[in-house]
Amino acid sequence: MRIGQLAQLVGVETQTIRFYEQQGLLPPPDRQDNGYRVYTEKHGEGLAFIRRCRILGLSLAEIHELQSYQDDPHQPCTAVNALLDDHISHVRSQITALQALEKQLVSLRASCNDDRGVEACGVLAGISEGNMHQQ
Amino acid sequence: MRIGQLAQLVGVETQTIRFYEQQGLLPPPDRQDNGYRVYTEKHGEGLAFIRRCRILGLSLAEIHELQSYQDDPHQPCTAVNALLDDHISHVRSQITALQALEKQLVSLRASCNDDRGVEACGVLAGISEGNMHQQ
DNA sequence: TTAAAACTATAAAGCTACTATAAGGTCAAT
DNA sequence: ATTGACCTTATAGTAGCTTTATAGTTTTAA
Repeated sequence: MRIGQLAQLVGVETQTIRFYEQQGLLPPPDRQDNGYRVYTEKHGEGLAFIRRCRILGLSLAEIHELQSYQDDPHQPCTAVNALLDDHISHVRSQITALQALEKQLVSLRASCNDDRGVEACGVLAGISEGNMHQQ
Repeated sequence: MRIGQLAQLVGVETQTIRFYEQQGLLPPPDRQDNGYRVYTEKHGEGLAFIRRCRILGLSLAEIHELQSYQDDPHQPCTAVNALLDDHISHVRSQITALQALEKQLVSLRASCNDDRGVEACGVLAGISEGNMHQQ
């Protein structure tokens, strides 16, 4: 199959596929005489793996790491689990930070209604004076 | 004061200050005969405002918008509040998305203990087979 | 006094994960 | 013959800095 079909199959853009190849995440496929890339089902699986990892928020570097584990199936999967644990704790700290941020924003927003001029705006004043009780 | 002192005062790197100037977020300061930038207290306040906005997660474009409101204090502050409301809802949807992601990651992680080879790893299998019940 | 350390300047590249644009070659159908 | 859809490479743009390179200036220590 050619790049456009693969792209449609997995739901990515063709440029993204070329990008992954260039980044070493997808093996370079064979070429037709005219230079067109020819993909196999294996490539489709590889690409789908990458996309699922991306949906899970893994970085390309982390995906690369996972691929290296896949290529060497004899080692224990401790490293895979550790990578995921790291990622989970990363996501959790993001959530915590965003929740704190939301609280701050809401309290800032509560300091002004819409019926003022900018010079009396509680929001701008709040930011300017720096009375942002940081966590 | 020179750029290094300003940087230390506000807690940013000197390059960041030059970057903000280049982006039009910080007015170009006067220069000494040797070309060194000379900052006033006003610059310090402006820079502190920018940093507080950044801590609140506002983009440079949004900060630019806020600055334009500051420069024109006669208009009502509806726009300021709208900007903040938008940002709050953005943060909230980020939180929701991350919480869904966390659930997914935790359930994936639960599909494997550490005592397997990579070829039997529940995590890798889970990603590969795509049994990720998406939201 | 001089040499090193610390500071300043500009310009350009690097980072992440793509997306978009440009300029062109290939192929099937009209 | 030419239109349209597809493919190729190379390059630039996105956000918000950070890093690197190269060079000039000031301050401090020997």
